[in-house]
Amino acid sequence: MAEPKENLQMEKIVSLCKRRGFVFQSSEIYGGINGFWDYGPLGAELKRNVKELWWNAMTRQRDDVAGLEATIIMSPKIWEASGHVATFADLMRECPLTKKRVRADQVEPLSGVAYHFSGAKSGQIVNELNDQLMNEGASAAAKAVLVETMARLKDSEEALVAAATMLEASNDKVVAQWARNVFKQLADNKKSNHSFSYLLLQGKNPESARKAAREFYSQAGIEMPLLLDESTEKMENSTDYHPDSFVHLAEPRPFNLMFKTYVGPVESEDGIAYLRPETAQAIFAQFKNVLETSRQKVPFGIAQVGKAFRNEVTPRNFIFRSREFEQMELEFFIKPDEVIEAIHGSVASVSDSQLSTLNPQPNWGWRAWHQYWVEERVRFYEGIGLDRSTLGFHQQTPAELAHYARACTDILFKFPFSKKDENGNVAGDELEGIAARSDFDLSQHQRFSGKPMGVFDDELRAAWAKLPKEKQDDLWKRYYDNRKNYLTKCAKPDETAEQISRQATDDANGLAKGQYIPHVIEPSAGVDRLILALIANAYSEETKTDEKGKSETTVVMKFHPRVAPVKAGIFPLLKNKPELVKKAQEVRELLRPWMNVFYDEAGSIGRRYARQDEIGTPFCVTIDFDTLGEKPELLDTVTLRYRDDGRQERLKISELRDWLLARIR
RNA sequence: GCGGGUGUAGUUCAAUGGUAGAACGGCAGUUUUCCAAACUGCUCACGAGGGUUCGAUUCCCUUCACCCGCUCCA
Repeated sequence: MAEPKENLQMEKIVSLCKRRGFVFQSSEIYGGINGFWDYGPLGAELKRNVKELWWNAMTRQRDDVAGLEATIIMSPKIWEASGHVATFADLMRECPLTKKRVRADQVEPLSGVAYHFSGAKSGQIVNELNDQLMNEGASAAAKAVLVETMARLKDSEEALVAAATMLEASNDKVVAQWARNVFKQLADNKKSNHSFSYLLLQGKNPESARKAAREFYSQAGIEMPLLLDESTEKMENSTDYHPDSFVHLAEPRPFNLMFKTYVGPVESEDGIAYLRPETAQAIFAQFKNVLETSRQKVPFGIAQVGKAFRNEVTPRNFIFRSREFEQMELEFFIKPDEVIEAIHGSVASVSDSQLSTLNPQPNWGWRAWHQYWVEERVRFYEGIGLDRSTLGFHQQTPAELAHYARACTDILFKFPFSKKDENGNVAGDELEGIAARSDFDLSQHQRFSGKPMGVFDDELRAAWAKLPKEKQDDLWKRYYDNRKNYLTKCAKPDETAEQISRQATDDANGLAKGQYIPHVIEPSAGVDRLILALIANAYSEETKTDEKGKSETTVVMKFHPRVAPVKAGIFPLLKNKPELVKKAQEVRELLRPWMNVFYDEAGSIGRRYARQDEIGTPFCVTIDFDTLGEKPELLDTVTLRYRDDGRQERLKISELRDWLLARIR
């Protein structure tokens, strides 16, 4: 079993993090607090490096992204607009199939016949086994036995067993082997014991109950589910079923994932505020201000790094999911595809092979931008030592996507705790999601704040005027449909269809005037998860055996030099020789303004190397007697030792700084 | 949130109804000319609270934290 080994790996990482000062439990002296972690001296350096590299890559190294640092507590209206208050705050019951939530106290009573199922097992194997016998060179007699049992018994699994029992003793080797296979594979067959219940309204086809149940079990990972123990029960005015999906609701739970506090000295309802559950919304709320002051034009982005808070039901896996965490988010605003088409005649599509060489083009639509950002982000991870092979990708399915999102690609890292699928492959867990969020966010803030969030685009206005009428009509209609679709889905209870149509018409009419609401691509990364990924990725053990046969295992943290908390260790070969110590301290002072270095004179030289290996210091510099001129040609040179292979070379002190800088930047 | 498991130095582990021991680490010193050398000394723990008991780290209860599974989350 690989399971314990993986736990062991995590245990080793957690204990190293504590032992060497990367991560501590928050409030440890008081017994800790669930879901909160502190960064120790080395963890703080590591995290700072990561955030700085991200900030640099996203803002300073680009012309088209501006930075922002917003407050953690914001107007509660922001969270109403974003939908977080509605979905995060009340006692809710969730439909296990559609994941739609309803307020527990507002479930509509329904009457009908409830169809209960106690669970399901996979029918995939049943089909495969059936096909196996029917397609292979089995005798007609054997096939006939199977056909007969299948016809006789309702449960196809039972039928297979019955057939296999009869054919087990067959002289035909293929058939006998098949029978043994049946027993073995059915014993391993995947099963779900979750019960499922569906309320069938009067006059509806019972098949819709079974269809819903099969869908539910498929989602739970049972392929081609065979339903178990169907039973029915008459229901009068039951409030346990979802009014749209008719599926039995899960128990009521508080979905108040936002931390609540009070602004002002009096704890009154008026003063309620929330700690932000994501950093993104501040970017949307400040979109106009940034646009005006940064002199940017769409397409452009706003980047932010900062803390976010979620009252997670179950924080797990060390710092992977905690209640206070840090995000690095970019909101990259782009023109809607209709606008691109109006200006450029068509929307460019980009193949994956082109991405690596292509710079962003003015005629890119949302798909190209989405691909571009996925690629950019992967390159960022590669640049800090996470090889492509350690990453995974997940394209969210339509069912997983938020209703406003058009696509979302998750970048995953294969953590030691990541689960294996049936084939033994590790998909990984999410480091970052890159979502194409349409114009949902800005639209919501426009509606809730009453302030226009659209932009004006000269190029669009000029291009629109030159378009033939039918092209204008075509684009107008598509833009109108998108707007109407959004407005309908997000309608407030008092909004009429007529109002919605009128608003969508206004929005689409804006195109001719050069106005539109930008769409957004959102690469959103978790800092703490990334730190854990870097630590897990860097962790390696080396076992050395000396001449006496005594073997010793040492830990080497193979951080990329860019993220390593300490860039260089600086040692005098011996501490009882004042000239060596003095020279070593000079070297420390030389490097200190440029990078984080660590001076160490305690213990043997080997011990000091080992200590640096364990915290992932990529280079060590040793001042020895040659530095002092014992061999005149080596005067003012030092030993430079590499962490990953112990290799050593001689370097002039005068070249040391630039040599190191070239490798840590 | 439910179920199971675990809490002893910084780490990994012992022992015990009569107040805790090792290894490694850390610190100081002697020594040491390149990969955790050796020697000496020192430092550091029964997660918290309550109960039973003459006495609890040990038994019981509560609580907190961590790990695993489900759930949740993305």
